[in-house]
Amino acid sequence: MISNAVQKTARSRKPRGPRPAGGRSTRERILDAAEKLFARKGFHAVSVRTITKAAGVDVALVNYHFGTKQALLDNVLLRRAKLLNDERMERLRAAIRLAAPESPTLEAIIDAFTHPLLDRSDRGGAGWKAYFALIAQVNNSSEMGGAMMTRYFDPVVQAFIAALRPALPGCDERDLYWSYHFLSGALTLTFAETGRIDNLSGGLCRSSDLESVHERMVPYVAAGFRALCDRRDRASVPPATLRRRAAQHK
Amino acid sequence: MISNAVQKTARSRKPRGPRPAGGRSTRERILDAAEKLFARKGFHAVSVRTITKAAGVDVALVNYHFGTKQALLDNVLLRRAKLLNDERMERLRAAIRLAAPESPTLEAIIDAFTHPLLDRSDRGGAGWKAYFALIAQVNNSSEMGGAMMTRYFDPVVQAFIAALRPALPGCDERDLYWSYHFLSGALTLTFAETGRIDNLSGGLCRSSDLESVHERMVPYVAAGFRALCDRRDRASVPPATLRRRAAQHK
DNA sequence: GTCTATATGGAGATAGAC
DNA sequence: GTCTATCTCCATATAGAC
Repeated sequence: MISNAVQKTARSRKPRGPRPAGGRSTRERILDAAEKLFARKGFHAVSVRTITKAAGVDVALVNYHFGTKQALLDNVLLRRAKLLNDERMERLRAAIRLAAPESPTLEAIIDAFTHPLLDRSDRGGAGWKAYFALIAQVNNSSEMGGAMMTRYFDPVVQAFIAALRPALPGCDERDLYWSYHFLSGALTLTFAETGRIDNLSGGLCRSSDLESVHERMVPYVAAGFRALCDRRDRASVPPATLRRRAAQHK
Repeated sequence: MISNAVQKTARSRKPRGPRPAGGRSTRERILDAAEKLFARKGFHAVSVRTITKAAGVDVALVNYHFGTKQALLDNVLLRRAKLLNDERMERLRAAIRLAAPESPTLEAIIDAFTHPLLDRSDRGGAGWKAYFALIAQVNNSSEMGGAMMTRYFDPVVQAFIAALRPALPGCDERDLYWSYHFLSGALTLTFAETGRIDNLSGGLCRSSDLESVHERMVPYVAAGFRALCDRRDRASVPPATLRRRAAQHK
């Protein structure tokens, strides 16, 4: 009995002190594990115990490094948002520089906005893949989608929309925002990589084939923007809607 | 002490037996409460205790009527999917009848697909609103998006895509599926009504303004489909991609 | 069909030793 | 900065009385 207990203690004893400098820090290990598990199962479906076990660290360290589980999520989202926003702003500026003094094409602007995301999800490794799958869930969450996406991505999106205005002269502001909204939905559903399109197409298309997505998303979205901004006749709008709108605007 | 206990028991005693025929059944009360709470907070964030309390019924009745919490979710999703699928198939058939012997226009097909959803979310009451917000989360869930959307909506989506083929003659099958994917993302993000576009636009657009969405979604999506299916030159595709694709297809 | 009562396990968070 | 140990509360699910 005693020797068993001693063995067990000896086996379960782990080295104290900070981890070797070669590996990731505890903080990063927790962030990595949380990112992966939140993305796979959803924030509420994962416990901090599961996260710390996957990270190979003690449960209490989430409290020490982040305070609460919610703060851990915030830090997961923030970590890569910074890198992403910097790269996208740089790409947008480059596109503007390249086209100056004209406006860049619609396609060039959309590419600057979407390519950094699809490219990192595709080739940035498992961490980036998980991050974007998590973004898909957050964006579509009634509970926190509005606040969190605004918090982490607003400056970039505002810059993107500002760049679109000269590319779509005369476009109604509301058409611009709604067009962006459709882009956002199409993009984030792509990140989720649910396998839905694989089922639907009998294997002809694959959720994970992000190169196919990017190649198609730019012309699809650009055509959508143009269709909304260029429409002059409202032939496809039902008469009832026209009457209602006329009444609202008096 | 004794009189207190008796009072408490007397106050907490509820009428036995089935509820009056005028109101909703217990089963429906649970489904309604679950639908609303799942939509607002997410499946894993809501306990069956919270659901049954909101429904005004006993905790154990979830087990009696549905078995498990997961089965409760399945029943929530299934309940309205049936109604929805029937209406959408009927609308699609009507559009085809109306245009015969020609194919309906792209716009007419997309309208048959999206209008029943946006209209019910807009004017169907709180239950429908919650249902669609839940669909937005499920569709974007890495965990269950692929399986569940396939399970509840595949026949309608397959019929929709079949109707699109003659409206887009010569369109590559993959372009068709990816175009549908973009539509799905744009549509379900709309259902989430996160308030994101309200923030972004400074109040100019409102997430809840589904009439504005529908009016714009049809031309936006139609233009996207056409842009993908019509593209002959691949000028916007980087040379590296063309080389890779050529190599894959040998 | 509905209720009481409970089995069984896990959750988030933290105090305090090291 | 990390670990042990524990507090407090809540989760899903079900057995059995009515």
